[in-house]
Amino acid sequence: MVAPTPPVRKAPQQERSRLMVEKILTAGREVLLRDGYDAASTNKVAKQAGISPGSLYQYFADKDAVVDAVVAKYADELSDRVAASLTDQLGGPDDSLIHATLHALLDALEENEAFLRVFVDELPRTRNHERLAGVEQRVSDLMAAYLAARRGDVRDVPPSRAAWIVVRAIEQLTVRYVLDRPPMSRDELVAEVDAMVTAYLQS
Amino acid sequence: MVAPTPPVRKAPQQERSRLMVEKILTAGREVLLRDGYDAASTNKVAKQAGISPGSLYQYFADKDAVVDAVVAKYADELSDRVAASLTDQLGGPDDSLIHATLHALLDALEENEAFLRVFVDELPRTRNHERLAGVEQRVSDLMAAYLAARRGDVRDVPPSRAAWIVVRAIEQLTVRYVLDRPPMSRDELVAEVDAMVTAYLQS
Amino acid sequence: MVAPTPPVRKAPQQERSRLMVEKILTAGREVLLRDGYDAASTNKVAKQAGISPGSLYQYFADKDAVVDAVVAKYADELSDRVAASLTDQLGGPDDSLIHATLHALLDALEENEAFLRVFVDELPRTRNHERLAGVEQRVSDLMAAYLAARRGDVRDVPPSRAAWIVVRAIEQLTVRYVLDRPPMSRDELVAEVDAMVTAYLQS
Amino acid sequence: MVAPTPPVRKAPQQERSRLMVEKILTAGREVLLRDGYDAASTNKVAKQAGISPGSLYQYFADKDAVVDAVVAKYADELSDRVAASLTDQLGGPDDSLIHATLHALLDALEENEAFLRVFVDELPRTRNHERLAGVEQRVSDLMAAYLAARRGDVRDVPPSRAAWIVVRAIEQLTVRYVLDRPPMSRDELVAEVDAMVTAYLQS
DNA sequence: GATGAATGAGAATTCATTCAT
DNA sequence: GATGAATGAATTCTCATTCAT
Repeated sequence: MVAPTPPVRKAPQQERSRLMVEKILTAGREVLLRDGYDAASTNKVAKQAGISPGSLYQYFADKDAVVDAVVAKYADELSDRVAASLTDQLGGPDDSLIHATLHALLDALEENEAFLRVFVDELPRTRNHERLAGVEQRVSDLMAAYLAARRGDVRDVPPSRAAWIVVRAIEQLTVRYVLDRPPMSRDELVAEVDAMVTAYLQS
Repeated sequence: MVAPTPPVRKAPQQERSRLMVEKILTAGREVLLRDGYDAASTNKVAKQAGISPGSLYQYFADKDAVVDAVVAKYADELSDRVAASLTDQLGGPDDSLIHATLHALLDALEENEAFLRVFVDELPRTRNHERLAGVEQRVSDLMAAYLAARRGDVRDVPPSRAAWIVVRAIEQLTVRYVLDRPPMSRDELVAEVDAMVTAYLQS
Repeated sequence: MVAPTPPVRKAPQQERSRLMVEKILTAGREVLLRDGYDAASTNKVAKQAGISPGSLYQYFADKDAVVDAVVAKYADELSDRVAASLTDQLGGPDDSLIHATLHALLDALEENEAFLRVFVDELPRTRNHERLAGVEQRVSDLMAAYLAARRGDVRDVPPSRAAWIVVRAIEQLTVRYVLDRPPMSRDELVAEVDAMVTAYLQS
Repeated sequence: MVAPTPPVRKAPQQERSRLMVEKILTAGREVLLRDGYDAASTNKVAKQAGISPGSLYQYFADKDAVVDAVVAKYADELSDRVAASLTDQLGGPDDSLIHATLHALLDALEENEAFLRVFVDELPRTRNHERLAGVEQRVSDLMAAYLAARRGDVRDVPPSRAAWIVVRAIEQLTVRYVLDRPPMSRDELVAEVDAMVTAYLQS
């Protein structure tokens, strides 16, 4: 991995661009958190970012593009963390994979609870459908691979089907746990979800 | 529950009111279906209802109140159907309750697929949070009652906790099945969900 | 001609509408005169009209519709006056028709010199192409009819062709006279244009 | 007219300047033709010219200056051609001067029909008033000189006055012919205009 | 009660122009 | 000189809500 000779003039420009995009995404996130989706506006985001409304449009085609990028950034972080945890567990003992993944997922969700609320409860799902589908697909694929590898030990249905079921169930239960705080502890939730998924896969 | 003596002159007025509210709700539903949430407006709803925008505000405090009421109506219908199915099954054989309820739920969801899409994928969840929570609570309560009655045969956790888990998982899986149409048949979906829930409850 | 029973409630509403449209057109004219076409804006027009920007859009679809209507009003007035003068002269002595019409036209143009300047020199011709074409067509038709009636006495070409030539030449010469004020008196202009048109028609 | 000794180092700079101005004018013309006046912008012109928006402002004070220069270039070309044709005819037989000039003018206009349309129908006349006036003045002067030379044979009014009339009539009729394509052939148009002008001058 | 014209704050977006590099 | 990112005032248009009739 040799660092290539950096282009003389392009590097700082790219750096500036990255900085502006970063500023806008951060500001977008802040505005979404502060004002909610309905009350968010491109001018507010620009003001929060300390730039002019016109500048924002040099980096994003329109309002949706800004929201999409903010959401994408969050979705990617989440996706990365869950995928990493899952991958780490793939070689380990079978009975801890679900357990460990649930904790990793809950960690990630709880760290960003405020934004999760905006993301899940305020944004029309259509706005982030693709991003969410991307996360789900990525995790489903990993899960399906895991199930395929254990074929014979687990429920005899196509791995993709079992993965679809398991991923969506886990997603919903963890997300709603974080956002709705039903009367059970985190460990109790994990115990139940783990029990459900494990029982299902072994049935 | 006996209806109290109705005021002599108020009855026809209440009747008119009911009619207006009905007109507005129907129009609201139509506009949401036709134009989607973003393009819906109070003026469009009023026009569709054949009344003036001003009149709408005699029956609903603001735009949100209209959307809420439209959603509430749909949620109540859904809630009624699922609750009825569940109640019907409570006295029957244990192993068909989940199965029958899943079919009843899928019937109800598929009948209103277009509106379900608006409701779940277009409306910000905040808009219908309470209504949805109401449906979930009602079904959770029934489920918890059922589990309490079978205490001893089923997973040894507080019934309300198992119900919370089961109801949310089923809700998510059936809704996403109808809206996302993953590559499995309805019977295959029911088989998996039934297997998961049953295995969980018996674990 | 019996006046029909006036609709009880519709009349005053129509009256209000007419009033609003009138207010907007007047304000539009004033803003065009004061600020010119480029600096004119819908909000300025609304402010000048003493109404809100939103109200303007109840009567006109967009900015162009307002400008078009202002222009149309002016074009219609002009068209009416010239057509009336021309019609009046059709039965009279041949040698005064051009003369009288030129004076009528110059009267009309000079009375509205300021707006004529906006109309001809500021508005992109595309903006008022249709309106202008309408005026020209109307006058051309009358002129062609006149020439057809005199067939035998006048230049032996299709009347529509001679009319096309004459109308456009007169239009240009009178308009530029009013706007550019070349060093000749009005009577001198009329003498020249009259001479040109008359000589042409008799050639 | 001898070029003064050029400053030793300034020459190549002037050359570069000339090149940049040329690039900008060409780009401006292309953008006006491609996008029309309303959709044209300084940034588009700069991009089309392959320079930066900032550079444009080293050669032109503002947007209007660019448009003016583009228009001026076209007007000068046109002016040159018509003046040349007119000059060529001054020594020839009187009765072919108008005829030949009309053809020369129509040639020039038809060759640039697309830009003529932008120039005449899209650009607010104010934008090109001076340039157009320049063309008209130049041609009028030539025409007046010609008429002065023929004094005695032609209509007895100040030559400048007759020239003003004739030049504006011809301009309008040829331009509208090219842009509006009325139902007559080019030769028919020339015949009529020639007849009108000749008859007028001899009246 | 019903009406619907009027409201007006505010949204997204553009583009001529500047100025630090 | 050249650059082009940044500017920000200004523009068109929307729509939830009000209130005089």
